[in-house]
Amino acid sequence: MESNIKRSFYLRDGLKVAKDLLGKTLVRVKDGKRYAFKIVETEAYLGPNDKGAHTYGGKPTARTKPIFDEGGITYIYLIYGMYYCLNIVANEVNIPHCVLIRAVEPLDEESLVYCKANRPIKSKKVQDLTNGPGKLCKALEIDKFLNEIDVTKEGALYIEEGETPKEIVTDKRINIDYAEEYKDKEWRFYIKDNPFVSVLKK
DNA sequence: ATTCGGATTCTCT
DNA sequence: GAGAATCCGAATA
Repeated sequence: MESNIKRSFYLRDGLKVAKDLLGKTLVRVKDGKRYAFKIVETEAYLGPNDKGAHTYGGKPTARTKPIFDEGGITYIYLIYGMYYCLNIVANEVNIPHCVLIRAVEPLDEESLVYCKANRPIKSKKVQDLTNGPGKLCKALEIDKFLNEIDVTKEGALYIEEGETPKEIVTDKRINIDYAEEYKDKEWRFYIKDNPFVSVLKK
């Protein structure tokens, strides 16, 4: 499709990319089927200065090297030994910015059913399927095999244009208490009044 | 309604 | 060998 977001979108400051990704469409292709999700919540991680980022200090490691690559690819990692988290790499080569996708919203019935199949839950609330980084990865079958995928091209995982959100809320990031002065940075963005946002402002 | 701890494995020191 | 960008169920009040 021509509606894929082009490379230049990602080659900018991580904060701008995080904010502008809201409302965009995350597409997951599995077994020839296409599932679509709206991105409703993101966080920016701006290495090398950000103490909350994996890239703090600015030296690539075996795990973090995708972040040092050119923007527009995925960075997927395992957290707490149990859950994967999906990030989109931003900015130019050797500028380690990335954007954590914290929550998405299924855009049609088929996508919703797909989530339920991958992630059975007791809750009746549909938003419990994808309102958190670990949850959405499970619901979309995202694991380390989708690491370093180019999201500007059609494939198993990519991003297309979507609707521009009416109102965006800026907030502090979640669960990075160790990041000292950086933990209070308002580098988290979400779409106001969207029920799929993981944690609301206190 | 809110707090608490266990699960589980990869990565870096 | 510690600890992590999380989630969920159980216990408490």
